[in-house]
Amino acid sequence: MDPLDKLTGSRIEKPQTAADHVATTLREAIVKGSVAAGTALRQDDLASRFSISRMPIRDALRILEAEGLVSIHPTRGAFVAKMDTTEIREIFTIRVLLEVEALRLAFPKLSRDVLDQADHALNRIDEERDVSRWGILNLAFHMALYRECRNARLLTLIEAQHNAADRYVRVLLSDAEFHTRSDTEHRAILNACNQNNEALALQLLAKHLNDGCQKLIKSLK
Amino acid sequence: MDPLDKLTGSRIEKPQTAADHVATTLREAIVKGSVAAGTALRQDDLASRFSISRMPIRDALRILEAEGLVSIHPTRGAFVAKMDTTEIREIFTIRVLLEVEALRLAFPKLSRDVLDQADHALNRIDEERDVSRWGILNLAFHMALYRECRNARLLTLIEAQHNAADRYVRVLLSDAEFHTRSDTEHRAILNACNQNNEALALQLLAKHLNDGCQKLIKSLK
DNA sequence: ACTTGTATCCTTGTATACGAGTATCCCTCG
DNA sequence: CGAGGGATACTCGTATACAAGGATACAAGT
Repeated sequence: MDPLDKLTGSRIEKPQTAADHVATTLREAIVKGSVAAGTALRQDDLASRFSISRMPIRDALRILEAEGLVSIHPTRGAFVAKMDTTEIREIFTIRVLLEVEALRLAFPKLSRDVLDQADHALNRIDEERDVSRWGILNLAFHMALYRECRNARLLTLIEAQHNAADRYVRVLLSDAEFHTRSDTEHRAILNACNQNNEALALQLLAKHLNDGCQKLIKSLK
Repeated sequence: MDPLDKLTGSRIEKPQTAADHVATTLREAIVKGSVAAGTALRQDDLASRFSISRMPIRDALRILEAEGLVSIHPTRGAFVAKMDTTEIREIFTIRVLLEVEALRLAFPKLSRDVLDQADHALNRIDEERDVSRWGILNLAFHMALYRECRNARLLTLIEAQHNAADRYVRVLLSDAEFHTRSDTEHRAILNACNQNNEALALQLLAKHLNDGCQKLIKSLK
């Protein structure tokens, strides 16, 4: 086998298109909470703000719609997806399902390397003062544990659901108690992995997600 | 609260846009197998075939990309997603997960009405001579059992994964033995539901999906 | 003969322009 | 004074047009 295959295989370079740029920027803004749920996203308004035409904007909105962050009504426009407890419950039901399975599949393959990556992500959360970056680091921690499940499709779904949930979670981050408890739970999960205790790790992960869901719902009413 | 909200809420009428039309047509063609996996989907080629411009085509391709039926490489174009055993395994792992959970959630709420709908779908499969319609009817049977899970997001994911799998399943339909066995398994699941035997129904469903996956993989090599 | 450079073509990404549908506001009528 | 109807403005969906990037074929040099 050609030794260069590793390079081409691992790094599938996708030329960053304008639509992608808009999508990531908008995604961050929505997840971050800087645009309220229900806000109308006018195409030519966005176009002028980004100093581009409406076409890439349309593409970006379609991308975000697929991720569940915005909903598009033909002839009426795009809106930041609503924030209701029903959807939160739906998302977290799915997340528990997907993520527990991902960890279960990945567990036998967990190496020192990925566990270190997960640990590194947790440490960076502690050091990070910019609240808006916690979401990404949180995702990095979880994904590090799941990556070895060797199911690209599953990982894609998990990431999408995580993003959909993250903008809700955001409102809790100012709550210091929530943050420290989340950190404690993260480290407990990682410990279970280090001790090769699969059943415990899965149970802790499910509890971690369910608790977050309950906390979130409580904070919204 | 306005009593009319119920109407507007339940029936969200989406004016069928050209992009949607193209998406459904293309989806059927891909699932049906009339366009081979890996085929390049040229935008202006499709545009001339549908006698419209490239813009709705682009939108349609994005929709299908989100469903996992095509993959888009910037500056290179869109291609019908590849058909390999790896992806089949990935899809069915996810399907088992999602569908078993959906049935579990729906089980306590299963009514005579929905069970009749499921039964009706099975009878229509037997009567249907047009092989290309079996996929839709098969989906109808499964979705009837899951609908009452009351998780719209979960149902959307299930439908997407089903579509992604269906075009592989298609190659097996000519196999009469596969078809009769699938029918037997379907009726067994429905029976378990009718007898209110949840554990059995879930087990049969998981087996039904896993067996289909194995059969599929075997037929491809 | 194989590699490398180049020119052409092809395809996509983006911009601008136009038509259609919807919502809003105001005017008129009861 | 309130309700209904019509005109206007706004927004989206679609078409056409242009620009940029990559792929391919061919030619030249080693």
